[in-house]
Amino acid sequence: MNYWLVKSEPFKYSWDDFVKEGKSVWDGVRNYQARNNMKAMQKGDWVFFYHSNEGVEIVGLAEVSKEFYQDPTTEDPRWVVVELKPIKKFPKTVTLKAMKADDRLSSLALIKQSRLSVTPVQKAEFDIILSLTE
DNA sequence: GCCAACGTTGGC
DNA sequence: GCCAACGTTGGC
Repeated sequence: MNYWLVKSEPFKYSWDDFVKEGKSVWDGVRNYQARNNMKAMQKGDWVFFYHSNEGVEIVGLAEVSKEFYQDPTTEDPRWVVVELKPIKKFPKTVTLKAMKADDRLSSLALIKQSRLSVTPVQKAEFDIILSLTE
């Protein structure tokens, strides 16, 4: 069981859009590191859903419902997608500011590699962030 | 809108 | 294979 975080710009694809559709094909990733993270995702892994640019916070929890396969939006065999489904919206969002302010989260990949759209989350980090959503 | 960080491209 | 130029992401 692994934990991840994906970013989305809410005016392009928000948590509410995600819930409305009931699932999402996470396509369009064109970055090798993000791609490698998606390839490492296993069915049932938990994924934080983060709003970038607007909000700048974790809004909900998703789960990997289908493991990686060729990205149908391109012929290029280098790129893959995974499928995600929403689990729940958090009662309280966790802002980037709050995560940066927490010493226990100082090595969070989201903070260290701010431009990466799919990042791993350590189990300990996951538990800490989850505790901040209540 | 600005700009830092960082990934990609292409000339040599 | 190096590196300058350029493009993109994303926080502020």
